[in-house]
Amino acid sequence: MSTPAASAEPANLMEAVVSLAKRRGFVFPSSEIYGGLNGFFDYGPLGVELKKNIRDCWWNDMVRRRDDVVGIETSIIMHPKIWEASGHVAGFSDPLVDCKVSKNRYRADQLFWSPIVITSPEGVTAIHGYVSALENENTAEELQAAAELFKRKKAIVGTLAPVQPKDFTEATADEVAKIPSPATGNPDLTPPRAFNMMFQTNVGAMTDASSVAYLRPETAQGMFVDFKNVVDTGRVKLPFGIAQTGKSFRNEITPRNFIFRSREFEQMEMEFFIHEDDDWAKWHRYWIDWCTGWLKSIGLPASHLSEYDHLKEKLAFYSKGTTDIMFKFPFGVQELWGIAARGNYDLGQHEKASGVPQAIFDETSKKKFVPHVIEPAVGLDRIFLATLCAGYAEEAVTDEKGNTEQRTVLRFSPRIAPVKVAILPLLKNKETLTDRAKALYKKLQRRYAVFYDEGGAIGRRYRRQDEIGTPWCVTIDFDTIEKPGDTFTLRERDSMAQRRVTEAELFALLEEQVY
RNA sequence: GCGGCCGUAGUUUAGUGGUAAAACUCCACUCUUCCAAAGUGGUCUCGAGGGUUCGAUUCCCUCCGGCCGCACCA
Repeated sequence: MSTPAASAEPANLMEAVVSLAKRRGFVFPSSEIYGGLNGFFDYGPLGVELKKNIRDCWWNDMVRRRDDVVGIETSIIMHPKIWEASGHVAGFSDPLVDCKVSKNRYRADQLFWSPIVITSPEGVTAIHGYVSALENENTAEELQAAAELFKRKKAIVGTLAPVQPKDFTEATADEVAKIPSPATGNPDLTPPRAFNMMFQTNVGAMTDASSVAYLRPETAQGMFVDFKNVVDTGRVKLPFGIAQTGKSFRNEITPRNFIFRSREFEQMEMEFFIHEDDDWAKWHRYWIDWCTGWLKSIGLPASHLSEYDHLKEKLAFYSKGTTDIMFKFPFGVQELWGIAARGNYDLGQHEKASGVPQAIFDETSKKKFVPHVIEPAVGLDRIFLATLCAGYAEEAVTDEKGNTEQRTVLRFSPRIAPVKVAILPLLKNKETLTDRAKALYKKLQRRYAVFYDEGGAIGRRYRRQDEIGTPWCVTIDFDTIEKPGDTFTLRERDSMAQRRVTEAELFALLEEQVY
């Protein structure tokens, strides 16, 4: 009997995972026959099952199996004022300027410049050049000093006018071509370019400024703007959460690392509202632990998980604390799940911007207040990638004759595996075997994602299932039909061990492991 | 967005200024009583566009895509 021996991560795990994802139909590049589109991906037959399973697990555990969280689904395009109130419009309208030589990047509104205006002894006033400086308390003085230095170096005679500091957004194309980069002293700067990460579109037939709308860059705002609706209709009491899963869109400058950072992705977010006097730190910790436990429940190993507390100084002013659950990807330890304590900033902003009060009345404290919120937000595509990276293994397998071969296996948790059981008749050309196998297949199919395969040798079929992460194979053999008891061979993926089970035992196993 | 490297079948790779190949995969048939067996047959390929040339997968340019580094990441 064959047994798996030492397993090793391949030299380039990421390459192996991307290759397997393509080969077995988990993830394809989007629009591939047209050359692809950077930052977009399609999910293939197995990928869509895996993704749905992860999403369903999250929904079941987060919403259905809890008494204090309800689910919603909000629209992808929402009122443009939502994104002004949330800070997403302002936060991303900053035009940026690149220095083509030093590769430094500046915010155009923080890069100041002035023409060097000198009046000659003959009374002729002219612009002799330009100076630039980054914004600080002494920007004007720095510009003045630079202008004087310029005049002295070039030995220009005349009277230097006081500098007129302007920021780079006010520079004309002609001036952009002449203003020196603070890094090089030469005119190496690009024109200011706006980097707004939100995708824009227009609502209605008219494409004027009044019709501009955005594809949501996060699903969270849906929970905030529907807060009152849920409170008024949902029979909810603090503390409680509102959850949703759905697509979000960010026009990332550099999508990278396969599906880790893409331009269209799916989020699973929950806003947990608490009393303003409640202990936010306690709830924050509670949700960090809950999320960590959930990740383990779908098969991510504790050894790959860690926590990262954002530095207080770097947090937004309203934030009380943010902790990221990190995952050890092949390309580094990266953020998987962010758990943010956001105070009552979001509801407060929408109250101000919409004019609709968001405060609720609390019966116990007889107080009216805007609730505070803890936000666990995670990217479904990132978890998808994490399960692929963590589950991928190449093992050396030694058979009875002592030959060693490699097998590739995806060690998915039964909860998320795209195929739960493969039904395999031992031989294709024995109708008694295939008939029994097909009957079992039809029966299992009503409740579980199962796969029927009769092509090729049994060993090949086992390995094929290993590679797509199927936890169990059931083989209908001659003992099944010739001996009493109607038992099958149950072959387990990770250990490759086999034992005989009845149909009832098989269903019991699935009932316990697949939830 | 900048710089460097790269783009040949589903995957991993070879190769060429004269119409492209191997292995594995995949499909079909035969055979097969438990771990990628064997035999036979079969499908599929030079990222896109332009230029040079009698002729371009090969040389040049542009675009698209990928990897790495920088920057960015509310």
